[in-house]
Amino acid sequence: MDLSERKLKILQAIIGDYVKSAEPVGSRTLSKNYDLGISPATIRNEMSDLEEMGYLTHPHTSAGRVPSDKAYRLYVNTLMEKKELSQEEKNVIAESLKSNVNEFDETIKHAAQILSDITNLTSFAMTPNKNEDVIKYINLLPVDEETVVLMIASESGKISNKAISLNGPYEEDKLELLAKTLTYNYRGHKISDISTGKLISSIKSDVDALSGLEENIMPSFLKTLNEMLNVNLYMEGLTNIFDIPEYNDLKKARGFMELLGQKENFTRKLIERDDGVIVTIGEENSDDVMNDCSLITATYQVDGKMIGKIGVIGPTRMKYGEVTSIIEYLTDNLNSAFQLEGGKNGQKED
Amino acid sequence: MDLSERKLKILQAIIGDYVKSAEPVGSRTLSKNYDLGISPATIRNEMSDLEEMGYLTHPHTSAGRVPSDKAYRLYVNTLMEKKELSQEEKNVIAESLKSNVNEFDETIKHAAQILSDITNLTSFAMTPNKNEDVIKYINLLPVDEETVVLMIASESGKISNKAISLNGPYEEDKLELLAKTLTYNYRGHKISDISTGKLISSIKSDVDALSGLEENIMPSFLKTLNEMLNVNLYMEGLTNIFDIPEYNDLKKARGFMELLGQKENFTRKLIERDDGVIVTIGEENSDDVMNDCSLITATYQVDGKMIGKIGVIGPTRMKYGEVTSIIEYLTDNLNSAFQLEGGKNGQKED
DNA sequence: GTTAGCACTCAAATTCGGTGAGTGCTAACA
DNA sequence: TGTTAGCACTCACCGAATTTGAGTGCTAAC
Repeated sequence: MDLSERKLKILQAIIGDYVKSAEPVGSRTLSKNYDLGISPATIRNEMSDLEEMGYLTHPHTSAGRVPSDKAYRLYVNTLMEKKELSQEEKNVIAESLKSNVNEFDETIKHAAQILSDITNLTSFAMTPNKNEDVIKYINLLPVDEETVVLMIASESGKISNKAISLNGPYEEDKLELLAKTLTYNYRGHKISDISTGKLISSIKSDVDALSGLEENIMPSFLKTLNEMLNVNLYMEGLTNIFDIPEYNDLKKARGFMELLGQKENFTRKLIERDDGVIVTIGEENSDDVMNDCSLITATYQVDGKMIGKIGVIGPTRMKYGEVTSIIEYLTDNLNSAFQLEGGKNGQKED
Repeated sequence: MDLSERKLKILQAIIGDYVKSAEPVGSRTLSKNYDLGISPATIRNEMSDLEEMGYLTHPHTSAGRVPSDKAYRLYVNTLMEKKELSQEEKNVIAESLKSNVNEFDETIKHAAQILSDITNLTSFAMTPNKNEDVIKYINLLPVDEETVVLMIASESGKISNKAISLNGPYEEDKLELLAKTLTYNYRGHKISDISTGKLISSIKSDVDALSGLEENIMPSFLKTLNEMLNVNLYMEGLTNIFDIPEYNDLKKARGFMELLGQKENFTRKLIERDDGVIVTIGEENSDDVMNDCSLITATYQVDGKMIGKIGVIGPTRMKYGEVTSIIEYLTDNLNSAFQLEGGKNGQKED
């Protein structure tokens, strides 16, 4: 059964009021503050229907109605109006992002900061997942008698290095040869393919020829590749939840903190999420501990390829329209900041 | 006026009991559970004296006594017995630290984890302050037509790099020359002296001779040096405070979280702290928001030179003896792990 | 189909007496 | 003079009873 125009209007009013006040909303309040042209009694009848249909719940008999996850879902899908940001807000975002655009991780972190500042929610931003990134060159540089530096550059512009202590002295030309062999063999290959060992065996024999040098270097090489694949997750506005009535209770606040304290876990969940702007509401979240949260994430691109995520987490009672608009504008900005022709993104290893 | 033997005994018993129970301790409990050989009435008299002297306080008339900051200070200075760790605990620490000793930052972070695991408090660990670190060499490596990589190695073994986009093509020999000039000029100088501009002017003329190359590179050079000076702060066990009765109150918990949420601020305070094992109790902490916390920090060394810090923060009611023993053992382990002859600390840039 | 009226419900706030842990004082005792 | 028993007093805490008020659901009339 479809919802009548009037029911939709009432539902929208309830959601609007509840999102603002965090208090269950009653029929009288509704008829007083919203221009619905019907009496509280009629509203009550409609609300009763809406409850039966699963859009509203009742904390207890004598309380007002509260929107259910289903109501929010309907709201996000059809009722919600995206909020056009004011020029001033746009400027704030654009300016803030510009301020340190040449430090990749800094910019990402900063974006999360802006997001939590504007929304007053807890935000997070994930550096790109580099599974598609490809080796550009590999270098081995002498430091002193027993130490060399391994340096790996990827097509995306990321450069990693690691100091390696050898067991004894080495010959510089052997070092150079090894670097060249490695570059020759791995250039153009995906970092993830190499680090998982897929390609190692095929060239092992070539490298073997290079005396014992590789014995010391290969483990560090693989380790460094693995580190290059790591994503960083920055969180901002963690303490914002203390201002949210839903978390005005030690147990809830604790659960929230513990959820976000397990960064690795949370990161994994973010990676698994679909691309684009995704809103998951309450019970829609697979994870039990997030069943009374909503999560909004969006994807940003670097050079139109690698994919990072940014988003917010908060109570299901959330200004969905506003938040998604902000996130969209933010990712648009990130996308253009990290576009190829922008060029100087001067990434740094982590 | 000095405290009588008996007063000391009573005070120690009160502290011991309160640290365990977090409840104000009364005269009856004391005479029952501790073998003091005097009646509750006598204990009351003594407690009354102790209160007058500032060692105890009274939440309200009909409650037991609670130790004051002054009492804890006395305890830490004279009464406290250091707890000798069991062989098992020692093994846990040693094993955990060994597991990834060749990733510097990982080891530090891990140490903080161990600390919070054992103490059930919130812990933190700061990577070394590198103000005394000295340049070892500087290299500039060609990547493609318009990009080079700047690489800076310090005596401590830290290696940083940064990709630099130039405005146009460059000549490789000029690049090499510039790298050599930079190394020649700055080798052996403190990173902090260079990055603050102290030494720049003196060699500017030399570098000027090298065509416009330096215009692009010097800003990145300085920036990278500045980044090399950054310290990282890792925090662990943040949510442990939720288990501590003193923070069983949303306002307190919030204050705590906000205090630690401002990482930069907190880091600065740690850097300012004296070296060695330092305990500051309640009001002794300069910062108002920490007036009902105690902070224990200790210093670890890398190659006997640079200095990092590790410690815990928690309520003033804390097992001082146990915690300081653990921290001491932990820093001992870190010191030997990062000793010169240990050699392979294989540090990585941040 | 809409509305007014009214009985009913129930969370939250308020009040109030009881309970018990603990103190402080006093007077007696060693 | 220091120690102890005794006793009145204090006060946070708990739970029961009461009040308040926002809000519903139902019914009957428009």
